[in-house]
Amino acid sequence: MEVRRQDIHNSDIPVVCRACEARHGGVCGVLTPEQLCELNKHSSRHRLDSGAEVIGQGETVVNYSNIIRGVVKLTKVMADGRQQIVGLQFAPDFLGRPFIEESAITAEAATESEVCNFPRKVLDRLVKRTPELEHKLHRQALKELDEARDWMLTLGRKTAQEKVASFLYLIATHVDPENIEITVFDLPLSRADIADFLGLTIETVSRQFTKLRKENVIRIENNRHVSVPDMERLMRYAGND
Amino acid sequence: MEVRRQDIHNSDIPVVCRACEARHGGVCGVLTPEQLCELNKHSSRHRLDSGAEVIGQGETVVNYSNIIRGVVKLTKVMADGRQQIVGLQFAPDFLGRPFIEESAITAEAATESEVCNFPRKVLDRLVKRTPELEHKLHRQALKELDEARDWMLTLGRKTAQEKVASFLYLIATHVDPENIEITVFDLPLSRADIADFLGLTIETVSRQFTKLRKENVIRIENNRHVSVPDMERLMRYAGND
DNA sequence: CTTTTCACTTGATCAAAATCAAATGGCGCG
DNA sequence: CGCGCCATTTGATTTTGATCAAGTGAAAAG
Repeated sequence: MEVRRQDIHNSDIPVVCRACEARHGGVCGVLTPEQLCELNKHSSRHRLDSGAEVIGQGETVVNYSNIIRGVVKLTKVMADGRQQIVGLQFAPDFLGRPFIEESAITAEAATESEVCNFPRKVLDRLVKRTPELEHKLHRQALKELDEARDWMLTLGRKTAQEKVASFLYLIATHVDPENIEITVFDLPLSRADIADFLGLTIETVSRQFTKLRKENVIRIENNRHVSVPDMERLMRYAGND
Repeated sequence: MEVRRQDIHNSDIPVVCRACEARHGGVCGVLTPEQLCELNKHSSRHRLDSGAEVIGQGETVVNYSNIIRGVVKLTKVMADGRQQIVGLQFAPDFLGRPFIEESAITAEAATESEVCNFPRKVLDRLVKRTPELEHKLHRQALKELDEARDWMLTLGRKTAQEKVASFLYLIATHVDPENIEITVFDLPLSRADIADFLGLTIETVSRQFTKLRKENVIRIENNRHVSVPDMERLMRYAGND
């Protein structure tokens, strides 16, 4: 389902932005051509290897980003090394926590990714004079809050099997920005990352994958490639009746 | 530490608002006297018994609220009845999820409380023409998101003991709107609610309370009244080094 | 004053997931 | 091709917290 481009004066828009896959769904979509030009002057696209850190827990935030392609994981670590993924962001999500100096989380690429960085200060300035932009960011924050709360139910009350099924369902409904639900996909996370997302160990995650495979809820090839013959059935396994 | 009232034309402000404990910290604080009057025309204060429901999961949102006094819990339930508290809100928090029709969560008073209700439509209209108001709501959403993510780490990676200690620390730092940290307080939640907040059973919560008491981390009277002789020590038990 | 009720505690046992320990199976590389 | 490296799986055992089952104690009701 292709989204139609609606720009009246496409020529006013920076070249890189014109071709940007993330522009219409992301925060840039609410900017005027002039604002887009201003932001673009200070922005730069970067390719990130899987595992590359965007920002670390406790670091000073100097940049925000838009995710152009790929999946970024947001993690929190305890002093003794225990780790929890507290969010997964997909293109064309905005990446950043407005209005604070120090990042409370680590953000790193879960898959090979591409992001567009721009200085915190430039966007903060833009937000102040563009209510539409703040509205967009507000909506994204609320979406992330809804997702975080959904996940709290999963972390607090679901069994290991339900957690793994919930994760698979989440991925099926989020990996492809074009489609809301797909039945064949590649997992953007390793078993270790999945464990950190679900509050489990990698062994438990692996055993639940095996169990779901043996019960024909999913099919797996090469550890990463998954297909779901019956999405309703997966949802039931996830505890979402 | 009393906050100084800064109104220039106090007489322009509705009488109920003038005396309102929540006004300066809450969303109303960013409104002009005229806007406050408009909102006040449609708003009404209500006392809520402990357990009273503000809105139910799946219901249509017709009102937003400000919490004047008390603690409100936000819960999610699964089809089979398993339940998870996904947020606790304290005075003078705003209560509501802007921009959606149907509530994804249940909100109910955890303690005897007082709220100020106003129609969703009136505030939504006000938000559209008041960037300051949207900014305030945006900040609150981000605060709640930070809290939700902190809690995800607790739910996913902490032991029962650390969870209970984390809960006690959270309460010590949130029950009193005037003070950021107090050492003697009443628990606003029953053991059952604490269990639903921590993703544990009431038996496990009870056992951990007993253990913390025996190790002199806390003192308990009448099940609800808690004192913390050494807050640093409690923090260490909570795993926040 | 006694009884009932309800929230909480305590105890015994069980089960789910963690931990410890190997085995397997690609995949890149000399 | 064979080797070593990782990620993943599988197996055996242990641990943590859940479940099942009584107790306790304080406050409300009779």
